[in-house]
Amino acid sequence: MRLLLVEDERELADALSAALSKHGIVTDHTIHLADAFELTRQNSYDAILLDRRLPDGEGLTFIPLLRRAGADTPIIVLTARNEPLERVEGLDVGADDYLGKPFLVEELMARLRAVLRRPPSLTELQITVGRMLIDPLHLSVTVGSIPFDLPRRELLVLVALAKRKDKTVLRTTLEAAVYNYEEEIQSNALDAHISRLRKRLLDAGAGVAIHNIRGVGYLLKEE
Amino acid sequence: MRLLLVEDERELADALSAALSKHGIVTDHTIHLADAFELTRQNSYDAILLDRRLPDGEGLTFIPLLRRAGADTPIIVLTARNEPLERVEGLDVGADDYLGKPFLVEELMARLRAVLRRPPSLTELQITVGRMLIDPLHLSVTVGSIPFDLPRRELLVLVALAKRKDKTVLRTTLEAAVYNYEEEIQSNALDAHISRLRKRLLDAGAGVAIHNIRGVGYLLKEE
DNA sequence: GTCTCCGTAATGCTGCCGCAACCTTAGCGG
DNA sequence: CCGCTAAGGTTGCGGCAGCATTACGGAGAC
Repeated sequence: MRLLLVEDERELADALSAALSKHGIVTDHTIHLADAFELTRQNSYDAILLDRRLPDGEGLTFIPLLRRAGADTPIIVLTARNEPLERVEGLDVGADDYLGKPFLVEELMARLRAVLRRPPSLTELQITVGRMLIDPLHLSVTVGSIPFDLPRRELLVLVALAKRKDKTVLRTTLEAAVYNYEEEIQSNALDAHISRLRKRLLDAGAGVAIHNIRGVGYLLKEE
Repeated sequence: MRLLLVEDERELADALSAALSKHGIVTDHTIHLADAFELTRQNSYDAILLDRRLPDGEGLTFIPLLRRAGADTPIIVLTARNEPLERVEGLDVGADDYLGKPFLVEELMARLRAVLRRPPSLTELQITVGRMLIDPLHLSVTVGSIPFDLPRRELLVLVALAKRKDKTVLRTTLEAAVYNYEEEIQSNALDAHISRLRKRLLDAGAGVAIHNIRGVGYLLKEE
């Protein structure tokens, strides 16, 4: 196993490298972001450990750079900047985990193992259908780069359909996506949402259509 | 997006459910581990939020149970037991993340998104015959990557045949696949469906043919 | 208060599907 | 090779299940 460690505190870096090597992990170490990017191009790492405050900038900027280059290498951010909102920031630019300093090497190892258990591939963060752009994780929708707000239930229907665009989505699947097991439905509430959603999509010129497959379910398609 | 929340503090659970629902997340809630396991068998969750101290035992014991049952649903442990070594324990039995109480909902959301970016490698069961791609679970069919929707009964016939492609399917088997025990048939309705299905397959250029085995049943083959 | 969301129910419509009548084909005996 | 029989194939038709739409009222947010 081979890691890239991007960290400017020499002492910590050395100690960490030594500790990891006892677990059979080979570590490449660099201080600068620029070097880090170069190293990822030349080598293939199983994971990357990333500090935030670095001599040549904010470590987090490295993540979108790497992702855009097509790399899905797991990234764990290691930093003293450990406020909850800072953690949110780090995770939302694409980090897989976020660990505040100081930490136990044992915890880092455990988080590494957890991250490496997951398959390497990344889901599409955005789905495009017609003139719509859908982010299923943030549940945001834009039509032609204009934000497109819709009621919660309609939004859930749309996202569920978009995740399987051009494929049928069973009626039961849609119901499961929109209601929990306590919320009983005794009417055609789902149909009503579909109807209202259709109208909104039409008005917004979203360039998509929701088709019904009688007795089976629905299907989202470009027009 | 649908979550299972296993948590015994009613107040926290309600507050969390409400907060998550504002983020468009549908939550099923239970207090007991036994119920939790049952719910995972009946529903398909995008992720599970798990407390440790529960009335019927240590929450962590749920994880190996679930994993052994073949589910790779992401699990985030939410607990007041937040010592580093307790975190290691949680992660190493198979949790994907570990968040100490109290926490910001925003952080939970960010960690959820991080975990969901790496989708469980679901072995999507698909059957290919001729130019057709058939997904028997979602009941969806495509011909040359173009969605091919057909009436429910014909769809059921096709899927039943595809599941045993190149092998004969008994007439009675087909009837069982298409009709439930309440729906009696007193005519050649099945033959009619086969006929209409054949026409549609031909028109769509599906590259398959339904053969009849006289007195026995039918058989789906590539042309 | 005002506004939006959402479940309910009434209404109208669409097209699936069971039926049955009729046609085609396979299998077999002479 | 012919013709009979039974199984399978095709097609039009009518009934009705399932879907679409919309108005209404309650509930909750601000």
